[in-house]
Amino acid sequence: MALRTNQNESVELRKLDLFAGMEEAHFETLMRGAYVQNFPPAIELVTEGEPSDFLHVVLEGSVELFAGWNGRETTMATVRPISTFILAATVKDAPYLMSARTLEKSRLILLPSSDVRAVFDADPAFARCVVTELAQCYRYVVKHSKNLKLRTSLERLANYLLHQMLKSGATTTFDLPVEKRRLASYLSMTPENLSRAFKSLQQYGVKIDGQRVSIPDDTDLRRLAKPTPLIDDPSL
Amino acid sequence: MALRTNQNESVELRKLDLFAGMEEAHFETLMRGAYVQNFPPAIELVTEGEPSDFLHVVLEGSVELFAGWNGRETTMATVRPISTFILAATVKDAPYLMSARTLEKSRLILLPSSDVRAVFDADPAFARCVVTELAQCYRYVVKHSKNLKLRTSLERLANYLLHQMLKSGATTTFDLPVEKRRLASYLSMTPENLSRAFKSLQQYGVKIDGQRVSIPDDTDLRRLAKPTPLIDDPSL
DNA sequence: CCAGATAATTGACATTTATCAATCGACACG
DNA sequence: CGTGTCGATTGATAAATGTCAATTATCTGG
Repeated sequence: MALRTNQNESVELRKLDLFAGMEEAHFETLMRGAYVQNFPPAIELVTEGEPSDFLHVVLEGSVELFAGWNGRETTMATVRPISTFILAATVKDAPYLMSARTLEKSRLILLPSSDVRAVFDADPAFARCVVTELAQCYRYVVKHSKNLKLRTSLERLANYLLHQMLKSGATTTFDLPVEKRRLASYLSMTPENLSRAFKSLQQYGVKIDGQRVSIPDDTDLRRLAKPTPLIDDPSL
Repeated sequence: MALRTNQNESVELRKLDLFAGMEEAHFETLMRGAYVQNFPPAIELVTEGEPSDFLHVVLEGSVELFAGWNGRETTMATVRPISTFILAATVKDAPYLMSARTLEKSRLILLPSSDVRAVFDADPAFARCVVTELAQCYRYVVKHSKNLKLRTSLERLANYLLHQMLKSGATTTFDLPVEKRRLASYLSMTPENLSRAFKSLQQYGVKIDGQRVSIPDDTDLRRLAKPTPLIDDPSL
């Protein structure tokens, strides 16, 4: 059921980097046209090739960005709260290059693309934020590309695990945040190959049990993965 | 030898989409800090990891964007006149994620990144252009990524050839614009593999002689390549 | 025009990755 | 509490891609 944004949700949104610093009046303009919606899992929110009518913001849950060609499909990214997706299509008023589906029960806000473009032109602070967010997205994809082109699948998995370990507070044990088949697709490998890659990583000190990964000592894994900020640091 | 921009070069630059519509005073601010420079081939202009002091604009020649890791190297893109590169790093004031080198004798203009950011904040029209350019770059990398993840190397080569054919005016014969080893790297394959891929494409009506490619009838090649605007159309 | 350097090609082989089929296991639903 | 569905795993095999070495072709500078 689609609903206009309420007070709470507006406050939530205001915290987003993207909306920081902009004039209240402009923010309200955006909110007036915005819709909040709850979605069940596995709903296709956006289909590649379609016109980009809305900028989407994930408030709760998680959304998978994916793309297909010739019967094949690949995961490009997972979007978690609170972030936007398909900002580039909105800015350029061009068709989506990726599709999006909910991975779980999720709560989104949809901002009409035309409003976003109008406010962009009217509010320099918002313009600054949009450009920063876009630059961030660009650099994310460049890093993903470097990861794919410069590393073997085993190296990609090793770096992914180190990255997840860091994200979950540098503990020795953590859960994979996505299904293995989606992780495989994201890392550009088959589920079978991922399964074998996990086995290979055992000799580097990685223990895996279902979704649970534990890395008591990451020395050997780091030696294999050779992480570098220029690929693996999301803050760069 | 570095030189300030002269009148002719300013006029040249003004034509760039990026600088269209901005106030003359702001444009002149940018030009005042700008340097024009000629470079011989194979000069490394920018090294990944370094701070992004300048926005680069290619006026003549061509520049290769590449990245390395653990002794490996891969070509990410080739930049031809007239376009900018590393805009994202400039905007974010973050380190370069890619290195750049001249492929041939080239003429560039360097704009101090701090000037670009300052003018961005002062000139809404420029801000609009920067954001559009960035969105374009983002979508370019997304398409490159989809290309890599969804297609085999043979399919990538087939689509590359169709694309080049279109760019050179849809004639049946054209020259490869880059060395084969760079093309191989761009398409994420080894030179040996590329060489064999060209041979495989003979049965799809592709003739190759050195740099010269001729495709008298692209019916079979198109059937193999299955080009789609969502990966292969640079205007989207 | 020649000599050296660099790029491209080729063949043999190794490695990586994908595919197919079967099985196992977890989980949701009636 | 089965039972069916779906994801994960495993083994066997095939296909794609990479590596190494040798050769040929092409380019470049004197």
